Amino acid sequence: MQKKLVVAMQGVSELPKAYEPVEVENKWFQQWTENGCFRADENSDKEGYSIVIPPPNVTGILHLGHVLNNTIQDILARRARMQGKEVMWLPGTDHAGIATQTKVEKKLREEEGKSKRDIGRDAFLEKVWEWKDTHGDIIINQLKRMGASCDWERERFTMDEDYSKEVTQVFVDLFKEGLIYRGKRMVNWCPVSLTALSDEEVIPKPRKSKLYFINYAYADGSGHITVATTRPETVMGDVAVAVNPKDPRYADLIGKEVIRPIHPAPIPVIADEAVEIDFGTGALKITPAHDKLDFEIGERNNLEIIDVLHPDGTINFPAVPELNGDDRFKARNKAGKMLEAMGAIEKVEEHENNVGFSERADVPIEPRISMQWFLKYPAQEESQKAVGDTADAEITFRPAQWCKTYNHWMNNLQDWCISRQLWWGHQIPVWYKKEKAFDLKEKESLDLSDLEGGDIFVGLEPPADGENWARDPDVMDTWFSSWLWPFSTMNDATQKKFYPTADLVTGYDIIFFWVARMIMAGYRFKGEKPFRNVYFTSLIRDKQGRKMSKSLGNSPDPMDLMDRFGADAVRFSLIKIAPLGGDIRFLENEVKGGENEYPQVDEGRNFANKLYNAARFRQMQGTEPVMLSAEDLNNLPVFHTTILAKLDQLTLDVEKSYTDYRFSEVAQNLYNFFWGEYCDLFLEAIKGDFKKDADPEATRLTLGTIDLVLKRFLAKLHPLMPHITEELSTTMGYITKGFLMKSLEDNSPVLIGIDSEIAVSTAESIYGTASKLRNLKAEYNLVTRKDISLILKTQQESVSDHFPVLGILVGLEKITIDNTYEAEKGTPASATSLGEFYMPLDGLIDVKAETKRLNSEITKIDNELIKSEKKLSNPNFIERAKPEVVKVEQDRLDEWKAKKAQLEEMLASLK
RNA sequence: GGAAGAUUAGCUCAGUUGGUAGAGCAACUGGUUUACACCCAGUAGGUCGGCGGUUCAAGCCCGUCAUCUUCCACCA
Repeated sequence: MQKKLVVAMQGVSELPKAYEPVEVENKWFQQWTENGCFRADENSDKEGYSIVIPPPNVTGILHLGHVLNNTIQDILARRARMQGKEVMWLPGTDHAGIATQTKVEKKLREEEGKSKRDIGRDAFLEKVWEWKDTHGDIIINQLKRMGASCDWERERFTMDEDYSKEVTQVFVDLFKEGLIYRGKRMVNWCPVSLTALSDEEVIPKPRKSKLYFINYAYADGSGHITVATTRPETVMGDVAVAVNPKDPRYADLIGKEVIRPIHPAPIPVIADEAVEIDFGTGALKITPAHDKLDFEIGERNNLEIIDVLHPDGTINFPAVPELNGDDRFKARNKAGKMLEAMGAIEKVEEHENNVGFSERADVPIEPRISMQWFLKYPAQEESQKAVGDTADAEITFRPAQWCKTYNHWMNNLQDWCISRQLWWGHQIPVWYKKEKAFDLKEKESLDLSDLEGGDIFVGLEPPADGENWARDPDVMDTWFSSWLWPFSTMNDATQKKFYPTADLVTGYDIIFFWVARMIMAGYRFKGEKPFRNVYFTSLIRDKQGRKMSKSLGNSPDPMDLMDRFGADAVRFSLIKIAPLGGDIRFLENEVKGGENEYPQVDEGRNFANKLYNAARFRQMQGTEPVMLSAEDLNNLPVFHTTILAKLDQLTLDVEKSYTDYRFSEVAQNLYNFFWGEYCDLFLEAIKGDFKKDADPEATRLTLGTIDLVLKRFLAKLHPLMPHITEELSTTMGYITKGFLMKSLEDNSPVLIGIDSEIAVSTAESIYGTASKLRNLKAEYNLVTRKDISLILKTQQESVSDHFPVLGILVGLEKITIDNTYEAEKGTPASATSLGEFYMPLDGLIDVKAETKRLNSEITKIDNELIKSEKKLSNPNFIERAKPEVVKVEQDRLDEWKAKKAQLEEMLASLK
């Protein structure tokens, strides 16, 4: 690593001018790992700081959201380390019940043509574990590629033996507390995964469908009532027609009977408040087995439940052979036609409504009555009170706006359906007495009292006479294990040091799934919050604003990006564009026949390259770091003092941004300082100090200043771009033993007891003047000319000290101070804070073009003058605005006036 | 139906107690001056979504409308 830059001094041409990140990044990650840099010591005396990673799905692959999310965590962790804290960033993966099981089932079907039932539960689980063993490392290695400084020796998995034991124990405890119960309820059923889902796993999507208006004849033959439904295929399951008791149209009908048109039978017309008068015809067919609202109405009115569907969504109704066995959607059309054929259809309308889709399988869910386990959430009140939008809250949400969302959900908590009809997951620790198992399965609900009766057994281990018991085949919702993540990943000693964790970084899309539930689990099982701060990251969208998703194929592979641009560049780019609050739009320009372009990542890559080249520039002047003494610091040229003052300001700005969790602002500040202040201004100003005839003492002070700035800057940038900063800190000799990542960051001011004000104003005055003189040259198309001589009229004779620098910055032959200079009329001039510069250019001026230019300049100035004068002539402004604001305005006016007078003079001279 | 956020240069976005609008990319002009063409210097481009209000002064505060995004609830 050191060789490369050393070679640089000997022959620049042999050294790549562009930074090549991949090799450097891999090398440092390996070094860090081998030297235990990421390891957390629970016995350390240092203040503890911890983060638990939001565990990615064990079979998942890295997407940009992960990169952003984990970069932020890495920044927090690395920064805490450099502040001298004992840091534990605890990594791991989630077994992701449905997602993983689905993948393995698919593979089994494709490769062996078998279903999981063909091979049985044990054999299938073996396959899943095999899959986990081969694929589980992928995302972990991808996180490592990013440079994530997790304590990888502590990696956990939600199906680890001891973790599973805790999950099971929690189930047992909550059951014994009466919070977990089993009941026959209406749940969201996924007909593809063949399992129940929690409300949170159902995604409503607007869908166009047909609204069938069906006539139900009165039993006495005196007419009919029309109901509107989107689901004619469930007519056989109808047990009533409901109307609103307040609806005058149907008041007379209540209590009458109508005939169900398919599988005919008389059913009652009943009254229920839940029926909307305005929708459809105001009459609703009640199918308690297949709709949540119908189920409730059925319960209120003691109606029968007729289930007409198989679990897989096909019709289960042999009495109607035309439909029996058909898929629900096929049956829907068929039923519509049947009804039409019998003249029962009044009309069919196009209709758009929300249909609940299964999050995983992406098919419409089926409301279905089934026996499931439910949880009444614990510690609700405490958990709700704890979350606040200010820094002094027990748990602080950032951005604060998510508090509202959280509170709204907490105020409307529904019991959590925690059982899943899957095999992959933590199996429900409940056993049923074998001879009674069938009865118990039929029982409407199970709770504590059944435990006392000895018919069921709930415990960590199977009952002693195991052969007489049958275990509940279902497993728990994946989130029922994830909600314990902040503490079940730690043992007692680790918890003592690192619980509660400091920051949780996650997406706002899992605020209900995970964050809220972890808070409740934390209070219930640890008597304490699980984390102090929750930072919700932006979601990353594509160019068109769509969420990145695998099915859309709109997510670039972060691994490709890191191979092309470097992990540091990808990290920096994402951080820089991720605001506190809103989402990110990630740009990707397709290039025909080439690699796609990513303008935002370019910026990060370019920044790394800029940094690398700035370091190369320093190395070309010698490889030994130069230390400045306190005396040196007092005797620096203004440019040097200025850049150090800006460095001190940068420290303050960055610290402030971190306090507010404004990471993009941190990135922005670092970028602007380094590129704008350090490279564009300071380095350009001091280049004269490296010329052959330069004063060695001046060169020494300059090198010392460069080293001071670079050393500090690399440390500041390290959390964002860990690899390149570690590399350069070492090659530059700023870190001679150990690692930058393990060193403490020195945030004390560089300039102590040194008044930098005059230096800064002088330097800025020179930089500002240089910019104006460049403009002047550009106006006359003389940018390339280095042989220009200027005449300066000024009262500040001492500015001549800075002429060499000005000459370098602007590209000038020489500057002469001559206060007696009488400019020939029309001489191009520029008024600057250093004085008036004149650029005599005999015969170089195109009169016509110049006249035009001057006139347009004057018009512009006139507009400004009018604005400014109007403002200053307003007595209210003078009276009420702050004095300094008025002063600024007056100075501005004076400046415009002077400029205008000058331009007019030039114009006059041209004629 | 309820809630949150967004609307600023061609694009992506900054703009934190109200005081003459900024960056990067793209465009245009010029430049291989020995750190960097992944660069440098310069130019152009915006009645800050519309309307109203508060104020001496509004991108910023208030009201209202429009468009977009997301979340929650949901009418079969």
